[in-house]
Amino acid sequence: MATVTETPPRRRASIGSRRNPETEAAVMAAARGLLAEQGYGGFSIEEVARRAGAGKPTIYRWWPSKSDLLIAVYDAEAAALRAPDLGELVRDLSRHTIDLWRFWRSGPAGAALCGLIADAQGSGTGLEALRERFLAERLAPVRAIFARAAGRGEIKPAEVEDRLALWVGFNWVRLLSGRIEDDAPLIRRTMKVIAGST
Amino acid sequence: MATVTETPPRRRASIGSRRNPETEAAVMAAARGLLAEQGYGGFSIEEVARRAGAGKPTIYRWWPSKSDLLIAVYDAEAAALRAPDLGELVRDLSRHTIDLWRFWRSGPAGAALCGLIADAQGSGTGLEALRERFLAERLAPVRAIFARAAGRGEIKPAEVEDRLALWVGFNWVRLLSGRIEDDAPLIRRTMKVIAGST
Amino acid sequence: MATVTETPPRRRASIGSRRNPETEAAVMAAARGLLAEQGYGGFSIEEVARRAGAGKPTIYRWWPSKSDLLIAVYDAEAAALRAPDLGELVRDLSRHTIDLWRFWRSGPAGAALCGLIADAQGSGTGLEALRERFLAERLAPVRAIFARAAGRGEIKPAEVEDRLALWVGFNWVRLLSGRIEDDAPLIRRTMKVIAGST
Amino acid sequence: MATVTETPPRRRASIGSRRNPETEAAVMAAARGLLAEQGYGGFSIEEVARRAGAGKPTIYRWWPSKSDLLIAVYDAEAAALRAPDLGELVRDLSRHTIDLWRFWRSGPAGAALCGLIADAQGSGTGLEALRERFLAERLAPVRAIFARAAGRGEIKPAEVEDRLALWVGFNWVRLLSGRIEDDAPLIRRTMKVIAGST
DNA sequence: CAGTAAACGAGACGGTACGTCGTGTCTTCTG
DNA sequence: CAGAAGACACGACGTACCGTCTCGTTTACTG
Repeated sequence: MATVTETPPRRRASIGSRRNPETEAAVMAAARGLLAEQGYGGFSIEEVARRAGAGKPTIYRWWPSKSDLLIAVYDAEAAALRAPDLGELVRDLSRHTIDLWRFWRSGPAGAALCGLIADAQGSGTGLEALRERFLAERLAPVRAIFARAAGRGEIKPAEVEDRLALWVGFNWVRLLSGRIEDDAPLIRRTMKVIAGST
Repeated sequence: MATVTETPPRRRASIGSRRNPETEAAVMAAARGLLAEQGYGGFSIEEVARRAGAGKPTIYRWWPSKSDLLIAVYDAEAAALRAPDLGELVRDLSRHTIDLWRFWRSGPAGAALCGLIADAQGSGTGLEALRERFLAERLAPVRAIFARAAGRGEIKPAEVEDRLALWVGFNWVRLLSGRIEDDAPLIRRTMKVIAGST
Repeated sequence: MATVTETPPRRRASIGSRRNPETEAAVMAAARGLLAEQGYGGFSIEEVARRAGAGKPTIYRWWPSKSDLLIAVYDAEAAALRAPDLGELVRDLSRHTIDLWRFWRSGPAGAALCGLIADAQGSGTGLEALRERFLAERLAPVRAIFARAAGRGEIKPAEVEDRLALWVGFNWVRLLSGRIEDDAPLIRRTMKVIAGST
Repeated sequence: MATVTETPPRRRASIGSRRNPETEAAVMAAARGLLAEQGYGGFSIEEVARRAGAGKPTIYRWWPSKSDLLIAVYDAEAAALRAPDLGELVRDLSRHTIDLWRFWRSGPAGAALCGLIADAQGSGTGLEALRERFLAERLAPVRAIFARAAGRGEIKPAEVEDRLALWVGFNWVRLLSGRIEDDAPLIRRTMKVIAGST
């Protein structure tokens, strides 16, 4: 019988007492691909490890919980999403929301956030991750949109957080119930309410 | 909170070719208790069956998926929650939101909804359950609040659904990120934005 | 929605305080068919009841254990198998064994006996059924073959049971290990040893 | 019978990327004990896992089917059974058969073989295991007895397999119908027939 | 330049839960 | 009162992941 010389994934050995960037990249790519292809339903550390050709302990070493890995995937993707500055609150929000939904639809990020939220409902550490490492950090660009609007006098400074929460909630409901198809008129109408424009 | 009347040792046989209400009650009580005590994290069909002294197949017969059982728990509890009619949108929304958060905090319903949403992120049937059997039905009382306000001229009829979605989103974010402690001022401020009152 | 009027199996009601022969026939036919088609592996009271359009309790009433039903199937079939009387032990045994293997291969009886034996290994009542209701009764025709041979002086009367046991064992091993394809030479050679012919 | 050294509370972790002999021993001991105490009727992978303090997947990893585990138990025990060489076929067979029945009675091996045969009647893989991994291998010592007899001229070489089959059948019938109590005269008489001695 | 330290893949481990199947008992309703 | 129907508690099935652990190997950094 002929022996198949099969070394496609090529073994990544250790490179000494420090994190191997190749491994990190392979894991991230596997996680990204899995989320993009199968959504959160097919996402498991086990499968990520298989795809990445990595050991589970290696994954747990660098991303101690599933939430950590999901956040990492989201963050890596989010670089592609820039908040606009069009000089007017409703236009900024509408533009950004449309972009955000497209961003969620077109890659692993939407599924990653779904998973992050789902995970938070059953683990404590997941909840902590969602609040402290996702909500607290990733809202900065949108908060800035509201802050600029406050600077222009469109809204009161004290209202920034309240209106921001409304914006987040609107997006979450659509994401979590699977309705983030493009719908500019809906988004625009809703942003007007959030912005408090007549 | 009511005390569960426990009768674990007694075996509930079949009562013929129809659903045994005692079994149904035992399963519901077990599910309720489990959610109230441990939240969605400790919720499993296996444990519900154990607590109820029921067979797993019995549970799967009547509640084919976890989502079905969660919805059943939520619905049973929701009878205790009545939407107010105070004659003014912001007051209605504020009152109802405060009541809703208390309702979520004080029993299994909050955990049930968390679970329902989490479940929807990984199964398809869960998503369908969330959309078709929860969202489509349980929002009727709040929709009625908005509809009455539209009748009074407080908002335009065409805006009902948009503002309703904002209200849902606000509540979901708070629930899913574990922040539904009582906060009347926050709620009141937010309801004003949703209602579009100056 | 149109209602499908589906009554193919036709409902057999009770015919009063006695066994309904239609039901018995339906159950027997279902058991027979199941064994013939799928072997013992696919045989379950549940499936028999489904096929027969009968209630499980009805089956348990008349055939209190799986073994009882298997024996009933075997007995019903065995009427088709007649022990020969060719005037010579080896010829009688060879002929009968060939017939028996064909009988086992061609209908549900082989699978039924397999099931009967398998069942006996895990239940006590099954073992009792095998010994007292199968072994004790169904060997009479073959015992008669040996007895006639003893009458003719081919073997000693005291050897009848010993040689009978050997014959049973030989057939069981072949049946239970799935090797009852036709093999007249093998059978004839073996029967000679059992008969003690030089 | 040896006493099982119980260490249930202690957790056996993995010892790296290879089979843990402690776990293997614990599973084997549990299977052995279960068969010896309750026979095949009480034998289930679930219960073995419980007794061994092992996870079910661990058992399935190393013994993919129930048959595999039963064979492993039988093989481990069978080391204690040596085929005699007394220089004469009937004496060899009688001695070995008496030993074999005692061996079956006094430990888990009898129940293991019962289970192996029962299992084969309903699964295909079980049948394959019985034929290829049990029958084909474990008969070697007895086949050697016959072969030696053929070497001495007691029987013809061509008869070895036929007579071996008779011996196997005799033992199976007694085992499967629960009649392996000591009965030296019966065994001796039967061995004479198998050996073809006058 | 040897020795140490840490990361790596691999994969086994004890678990928990999954959803399905079959068992034998029970009860009600129908004819 | 037999029979169909089917619910019921039980428990086993075989699978999927979980998160932890230990291995043996492979570097790179240290003294």
